[in-house]
Amino acid sequence: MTKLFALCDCNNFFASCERVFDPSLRGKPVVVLSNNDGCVIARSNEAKALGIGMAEPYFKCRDLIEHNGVKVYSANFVLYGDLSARVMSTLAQFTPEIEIYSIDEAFLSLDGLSHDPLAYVKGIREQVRRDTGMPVSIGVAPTKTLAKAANRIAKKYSSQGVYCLSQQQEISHWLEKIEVRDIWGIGTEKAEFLKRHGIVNASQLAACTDEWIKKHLTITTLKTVLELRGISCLPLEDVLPDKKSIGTSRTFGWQVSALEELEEAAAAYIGNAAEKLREQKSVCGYVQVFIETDRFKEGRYANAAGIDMTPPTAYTPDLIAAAKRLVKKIYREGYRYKKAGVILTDLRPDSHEQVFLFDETYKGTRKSRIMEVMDGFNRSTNSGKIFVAGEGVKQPWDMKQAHKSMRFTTRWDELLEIRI
DNA sequence: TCTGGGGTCCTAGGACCC
DNA sequence: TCTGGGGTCCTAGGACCC
Repeated sequence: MTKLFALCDCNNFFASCERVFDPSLRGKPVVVLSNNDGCVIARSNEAKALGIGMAEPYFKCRDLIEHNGVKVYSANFVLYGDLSARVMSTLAQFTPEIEIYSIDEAFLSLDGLSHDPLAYVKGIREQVRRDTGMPVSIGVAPTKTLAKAANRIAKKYSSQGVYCLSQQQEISHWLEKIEVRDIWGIGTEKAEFLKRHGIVNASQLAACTDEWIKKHLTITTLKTVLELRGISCLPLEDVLPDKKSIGTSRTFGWQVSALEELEEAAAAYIGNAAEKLREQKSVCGYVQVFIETDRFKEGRYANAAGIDMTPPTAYTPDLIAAAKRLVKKIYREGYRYKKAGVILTDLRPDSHEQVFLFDETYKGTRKSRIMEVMDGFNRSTNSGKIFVAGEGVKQPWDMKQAHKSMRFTTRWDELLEIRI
């Protein structure tokens, strides 16, 4: 049986999220900024048409934005995460074989579909729109890589927002039009390399021999090539694997020089990362911390350090203590730091821990029960009100977010108000 | 003045062992 | 003076994705 994948992708996702809660934004240019109001990370079609680039620094396009009355939003990831979950649960009503690929994309398996796939995905698209207000595009093809391509075609050329790429002749026709750089899995470096060898479109890449690809590129690229030829190599991954690392990092709203403030930031990031760690029922065996000064300025200082956690743990205070020691180790006086982060790695399930001879383990201990109470309270009240004191209360280093919308769907005190 | 964050996978090279 | 070679594991760094 031939395989069939659908890729459903939300159009301009973060910008569309803002629009769901403010219909007056329809037809108007909208952009969403990254944390710290640094770069543009989402643009409505109208904003794209004005020439505002993806990932363009805000300060560079500010004049253009103000001159054209573009609505600007600071990133509101709580809101976007909640809307994403609603979109995904609507999609899941159509098939259990769904892979949530990113916050705004999901692959669906259409294997064994008896009727016209195009009509089917049109129905999905309408249902998502009805249930969530989110506009999506859907591409259908026999491999994930081709479904990605079909999705691009749907976005660019189809008034219906759906496209099915399944006939060989049609596939060949489109592959010639798709630039190598636009293929899923081919980045700038590989595209440049291929260009030097005269390969500029997907059709030419698909025609390369396996040997040549293996010799000059990677096994991953070979899979991409096979997928372009219609041979499915990337299966639908419908069970979400546990994360192998969990990190939290931020650019500061202001430059930070004091050791104490860096320690406090690291503690707060640990608090955030450790909560995710416990959510996937894991413990962490290695903690890393990094700090760096402004990467766009001269005299840059950046350093990182890590330490084993024995026994592996998910207890925030112990992880914070480790992180603070690491910050002290790499901190150098006289620099103005712009960014810091923590990464938890060597993750394993909290259930099969090895028994350490002299140390207490994590699960079932007083420490794990304290964390359960804290997480339970924070989850049920959705407040994050209980946290470890070392994370700081004022957080003077916290990021700038001058244009943030409300958390309409997750906070009672920020419900959407309608005045009649 | 102002330039994001969170992941995965692959590779190269060094350490180490036999 | 002569001074192996192969395998594995680990880490750092890069490429790529959204």
